Amino acid sequence: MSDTAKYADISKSLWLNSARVSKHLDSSLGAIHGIGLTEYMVLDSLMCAPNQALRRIDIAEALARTASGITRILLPMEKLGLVCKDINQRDARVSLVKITPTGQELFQHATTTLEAKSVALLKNIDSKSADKFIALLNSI
Amino acid sequence: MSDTAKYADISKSLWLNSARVSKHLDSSLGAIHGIGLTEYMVLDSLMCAPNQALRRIDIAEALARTASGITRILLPMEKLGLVCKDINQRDARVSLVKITPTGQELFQHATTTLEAKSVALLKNIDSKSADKFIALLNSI
DNA sequence: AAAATATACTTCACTACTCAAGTATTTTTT
DNA sequence: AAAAAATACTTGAGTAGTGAAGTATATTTT
Repeated sequence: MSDTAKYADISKSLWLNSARVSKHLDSSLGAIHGIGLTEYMVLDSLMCAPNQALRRIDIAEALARTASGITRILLPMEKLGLVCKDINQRDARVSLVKITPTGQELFQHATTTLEAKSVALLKNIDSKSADKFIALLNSI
Repeated sequence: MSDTAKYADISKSLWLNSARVSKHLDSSLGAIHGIGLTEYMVLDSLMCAPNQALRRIDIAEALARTASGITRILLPMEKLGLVCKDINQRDARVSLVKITPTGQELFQHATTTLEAKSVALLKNIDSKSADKFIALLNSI
């Protein structure tokens, strides 16, 4: 097989297997914690952020979504009390998003679910291969 | 880092990087050939099939989509003449989908684009690592 | 052979996005 | 300091999917 075809195969397999894994995780998180995978990833990015707050555009960038998509995702999350608005004194255009204690608690539980389901879905990959896999994914 | 956290990281990185890569490919295929990545994958699965025809549920299974989703994707593709219906004599419930010569020609050109863009997107991965990457993805 | 069940779809109502246009505010240019 | 440009968002209209219910046909059970 040519090298170019090989790289196209990675793209195709990435697309397909990501869909399979994401669907499983999304439905597990939804059934058990009432949030989707995208919402989990919002909480995840907030937990990693300094002061656990981010601008909407930063979340968009971190999750490969548009600012518009983030606005829509955050609305129900605010209503559920998982995140709250935090005003930026320096720039009134910015509406910082901060994770609440409720959001943090849900995140901890959801992480346990995500980890357990991931281990189950990726059971054919041993620990050493897993390291290699992460390195390859992060080199994209 | 614990092993379970490592597997969760694979899931998260798979989700994120697949989104990034897929968005690039989708917009390139759209701009140059007028089809999305999902439509490309439909053609791809048909090209690999015996007699280049498949049942709708087989396409759904192959692409990790629902039968309903496949119905909607195929409608514009039939109108464009990329695929056509092929009646199954044995079972009137089945509506086989077959790729047309037009569809095959578009597929060839789109494949060239997909390959070129994939090589560009995955430029940090060398040929040997690419083999390992495919093996890991396919072991999910 | 008739009834019950299963299969292969399609359609409806919904969710999760996207892009383009609009608003408010800030920064840069003149 | 005023005008122009850029930034951070939100809103409206549209696309790509989903799950549940419906239809037609086939298979299995009795």
